[in-house]
Amino acid sequence: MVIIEFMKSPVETHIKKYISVTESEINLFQSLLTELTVKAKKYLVKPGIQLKHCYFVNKGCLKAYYLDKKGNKHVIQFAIENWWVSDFEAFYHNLDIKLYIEAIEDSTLLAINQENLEILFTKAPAFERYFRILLTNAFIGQRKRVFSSLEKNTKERYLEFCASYPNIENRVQNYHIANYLGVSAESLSRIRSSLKC
Amino acid sequence: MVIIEFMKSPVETHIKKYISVTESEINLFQSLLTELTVKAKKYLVKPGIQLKHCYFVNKGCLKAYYLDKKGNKHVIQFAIENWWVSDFEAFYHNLDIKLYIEAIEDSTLLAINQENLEILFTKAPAFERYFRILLTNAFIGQRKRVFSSLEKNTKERYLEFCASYPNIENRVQNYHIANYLGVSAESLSRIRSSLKC
DNA sequence: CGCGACGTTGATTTGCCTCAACGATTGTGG
DNA sequence: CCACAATCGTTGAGGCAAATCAACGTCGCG
Repeated sequence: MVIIEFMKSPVETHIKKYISVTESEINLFQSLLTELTVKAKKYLVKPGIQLKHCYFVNKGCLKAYYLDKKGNKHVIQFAIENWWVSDFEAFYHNLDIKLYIEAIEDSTLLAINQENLEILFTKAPAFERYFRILLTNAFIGQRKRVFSSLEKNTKERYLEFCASYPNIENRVQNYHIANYLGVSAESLSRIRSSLKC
Repeated sequence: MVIIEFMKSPVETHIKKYISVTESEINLFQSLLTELTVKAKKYLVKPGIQLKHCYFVNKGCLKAYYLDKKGNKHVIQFAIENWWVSDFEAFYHNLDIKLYIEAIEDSTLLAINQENLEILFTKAPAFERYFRILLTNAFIGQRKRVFSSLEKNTKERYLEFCASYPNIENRVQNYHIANYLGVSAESLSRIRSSLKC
């Protein structure tokens, strides 16, 4: 029993936090996944390629960002262990942005494509609930980020960011975080040094 | 035939832009609505009161805003003729914000409460589609606004705002628009005067 | 070793906020 | 109908946070 607990994959543990599923449903889900690895600085997604997968991070760290018309990077989200990463909002409409998903560390991922996702939903509807909850949380997170940028100064937002991604300030380069917060790398550097005192 | 066209209510015209419905479905919908008026500067929604309705603007203009912890107003949306106004995001979760909906002009509205909305969805499922489309558009609009605030300066965002709400800069006071854009009324005033040249 | 990537620090500029004053308009009560 | 207050937009002055531009140090890697 204990051994079986240890054998659970991270994604199975994650799913069971949100929904109840039978062993056969989990097995179906596992059979629809493919595993892949991405080396640091390589891209999982680039513009022009239709995004057809959702990815679950088993190990590693990635960032999803887009380039605006002026060429500035804006990091939409980071993805570390036990995060799903995809262009969830693209489920609704494509907003004509150039989306990139780039590995920051060597990463191993699980992928499920859209057809398999449909199969999963048909045969195991509990997963509809799982993904709906994740999507809803993504929207709420986005909402919070909007409010946060309206209400708080950069230092407060940096501390909030560190709290929401545990220990990430030691895994990810400074300038990635600056892109996420929407400030220059120099400004964030000054904020960090003011916090050390 | 022409006369019947003229007799269509604004909300009926709006619905038929998005979905196909029968006359009896429209009649059911109309029977579930109640009409109300709100005088300028009066509130349709205030914190503490559970939001149980969706409102369609027949005539007039309102704004939905919240107060942050520092007491600053942030206008989420304006609602003019043919707009629905409600806390759509509250369908997902309540984010513990203090929401106000205030009439800027004397306004006449149609209201539908949650129970009637459920009845409508059960008896006329096409309306599920109608409201899903509206909700999706609201999310996309929010997304665009986030990107806009990251990419553009205040002048560009003011012009974008004027383009998205036709002629609104002549209907709504300066400081309401400033609250929407997240700048001070003085700054917006200076931007406006720079545009006149 | 030499190069590139990254973080830090300084100097300067810029956009916006805040505070303050003032004019124009509107609403209200005597 | 007038006097007064309240509301709103505009303009100026001062200050601050962050952007920009630039220089420099450090680290890791081919």
